[in-house]
Amino acid sequence: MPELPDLQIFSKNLHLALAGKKLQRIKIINKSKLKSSLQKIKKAVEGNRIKKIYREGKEIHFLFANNNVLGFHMMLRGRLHYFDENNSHKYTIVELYFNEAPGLALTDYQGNANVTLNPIMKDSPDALSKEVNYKFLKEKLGRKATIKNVLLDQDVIRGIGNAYADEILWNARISPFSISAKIPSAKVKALARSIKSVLAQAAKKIDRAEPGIIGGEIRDFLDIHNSRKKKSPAGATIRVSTSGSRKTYYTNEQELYK
DNA sequence: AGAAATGTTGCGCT
DNA sequence: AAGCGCAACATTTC
Repeated sequence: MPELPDLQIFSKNLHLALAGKKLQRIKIINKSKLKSSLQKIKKAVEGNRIKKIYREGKEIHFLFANNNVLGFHMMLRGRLHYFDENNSHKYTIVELYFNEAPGLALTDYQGNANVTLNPIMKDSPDALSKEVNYKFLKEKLGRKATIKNVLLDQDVIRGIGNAYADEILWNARISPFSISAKIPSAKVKALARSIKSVLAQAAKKIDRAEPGIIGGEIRDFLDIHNSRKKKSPAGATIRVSTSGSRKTYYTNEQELYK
């Protein structure tokens, strides 16, 4: 559910709420979702203060004073909630209990969200990092895969998901079905700009729409990947192509390179 | 009430 | 062989 702009804002808000707080206890409800052993996780983080909370690709990382990192991956349906003794959630994976701060729960009714101690990051750059520029894209796009699939490939760039891939490609006016290697240089430059601007502006909108947000979704402002909209801001009819249960939204304003 | 939503993995096809 | 695309996972929300 959450994509890069959502996670960017969630992690910022979590940092504001929880940095400096001591983790009293981590309660594991669904052990099968731990990518590291329960004992190791408890030993590594319980009793430690949180130094920083930030986003890495599609994960949220909790950095502790002893330099251990706890990584949460929401997958499709993971969600964060603050809780107290008066509310409980179904489908909880872990609960974090703090001194002088509300507890934080990670839930997922689909059961795919997961927790890793000191996650090993892929060496592909984050979508918002400086490394993702024209030169980088030019090199990485030299292949036959469609441009949308390359943008979604976390081994190329970390952080772009299905909905924002469509938004970015419309912004750059490139058809999602274009063969990556066939996209001309001028368009690759446009794409580099669109990646940054679409993601950064979306994060701002989410931040403004709901200050303090740490879960859920706000996507009414998406221009193209939005089932409630029929026309692009430029006036073209939005088309939908389905593959399995996921959809690609696009318009004929986007150039197809084959 | 029923369609739509999301990321990653593994498998099959080229 | 390597690269590419697609289906499946499960349940809630609109």
